[in-house]
Amino acid sequence: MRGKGTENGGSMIETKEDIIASKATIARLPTYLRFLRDCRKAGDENVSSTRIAEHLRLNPVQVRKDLALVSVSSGKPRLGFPVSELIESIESFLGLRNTHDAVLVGAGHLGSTLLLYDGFRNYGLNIVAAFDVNAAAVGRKINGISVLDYSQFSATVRRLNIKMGIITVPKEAAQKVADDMADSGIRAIWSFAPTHLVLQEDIAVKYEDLAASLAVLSKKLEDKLKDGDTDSV
Amino acid sequence: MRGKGTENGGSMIETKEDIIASKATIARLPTYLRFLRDCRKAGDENVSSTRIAEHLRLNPVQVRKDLALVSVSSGKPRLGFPVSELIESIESFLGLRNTHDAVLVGAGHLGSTLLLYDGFRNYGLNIVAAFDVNAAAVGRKINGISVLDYSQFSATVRRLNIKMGIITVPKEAAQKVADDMADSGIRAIWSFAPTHLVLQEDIAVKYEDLAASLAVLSKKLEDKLKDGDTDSV
DNA sequence: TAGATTGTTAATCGATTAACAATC
DNA sequence: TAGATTGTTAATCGATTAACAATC
Repeated sequence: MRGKGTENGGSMIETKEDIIASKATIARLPTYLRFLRDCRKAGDENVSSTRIAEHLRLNPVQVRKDLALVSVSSGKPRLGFPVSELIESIESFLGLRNTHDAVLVGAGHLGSTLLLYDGFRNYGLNIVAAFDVNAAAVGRKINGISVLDYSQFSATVRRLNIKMGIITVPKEAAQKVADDMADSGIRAIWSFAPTHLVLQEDIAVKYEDLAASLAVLSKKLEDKLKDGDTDSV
Repeated sequence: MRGKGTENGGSMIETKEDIIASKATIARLPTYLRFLRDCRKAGDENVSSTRIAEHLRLNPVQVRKDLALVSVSSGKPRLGFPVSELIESIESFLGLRNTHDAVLVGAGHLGSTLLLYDGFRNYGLNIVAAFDVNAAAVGRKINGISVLDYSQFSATVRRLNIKMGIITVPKEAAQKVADDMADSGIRAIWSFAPTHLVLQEDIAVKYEDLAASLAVLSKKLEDKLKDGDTDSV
């Protein structure tokens, strides 16, 4: 009944946040989470790794291993895993149960789109302010979030002790913004700018590289079309 | 001087499109490409794998292996690789030199943002039309691209022989759109809808899963903050 | 020439899959 | 009970890194 880490006195709530999961596992967890939320919505109380694997086209053993890593309670033969508990386990593991305050820099089309999207709340994201250098954008409110002048960026971030920043500026401005973020105490950056950022190792960066995704898809399509040719001839 | 595949009679232009590269390699190539384009802009004629690796924080051997896989000409000791040739090699390999016509479904905020972004042209993407079910959106032109009624989707895609589709509809509508795309002959889908799509294996799908990215970043941040604690105590 | 950089072979590392006993 | 499903150990697969001779 007890967790393994007896040295870890801290929290009373049983979680497995300290377990080390591979990058690949961490990337799969949100996908499981989404499916599990759908299952819960559909009224399912239990779900088997087999079913998850079939739906997501993964290997069932892989799913089981991933789940075993993060799940507080283990699955039951014939039944599978309790859906709600599993959701809680994954959410805790990924840190989604703690709300993360964040700021966004660059209130253009993409930035505004992100501000307007409320779905990130399900993932613990709370954007408290946006910034822009463009006088036309400054002073507006988008989805209840104020767009402030970029000159106030550093002071605001420090005052509110913000740890997460979102970059939606043109690529030319991205490195400067990233540097300012790092200087202001931000520890995690979600960058939509199509450029590689040079930062200290202690800053976590996640690139949302649309051009790279597109390139990968283009490659797949080229290969498909080529295969298709050989098949049909 | 000749390519290895003597059986592949086809094209006269020397490329390595038929080589099999790992998923990991393919994902890194667009990153190299971006850096190389910057180098070319800066006037560099040659660039070494070491320099690329340093900038992107990768292992130089890994970079060299990736480049060796796709590059037509090999690098020269002391000099490195010729920038322009390398750019061409990567572009050819990824199929970016062929323009891909595409259609977009869902002309909301996100869809409009994508329509307004011209940077994808550098990656061979040409969005020829957008579709929406919302009468308010239909008939508009965004960045020169007409938003058509979704009832015309299938006929239009077939007529223009479109092979690539972009999904920017709410998640509830995504599966239906994906099915329609598959039925209309589309072979590659770029989905921004936060849901897993169930499709035949012969359709290439690339998910742009913002929530999943966010979850990964949240996890990194949680870990950083935890590490930070232990360090400072 | 000397030395930076290349390409390749071998070693290591990590992740996935297969096999199978345990169990509800 | 029978059988679906679990968790785990071992085997396989793939990708990264280390070592080093070749070369401009």
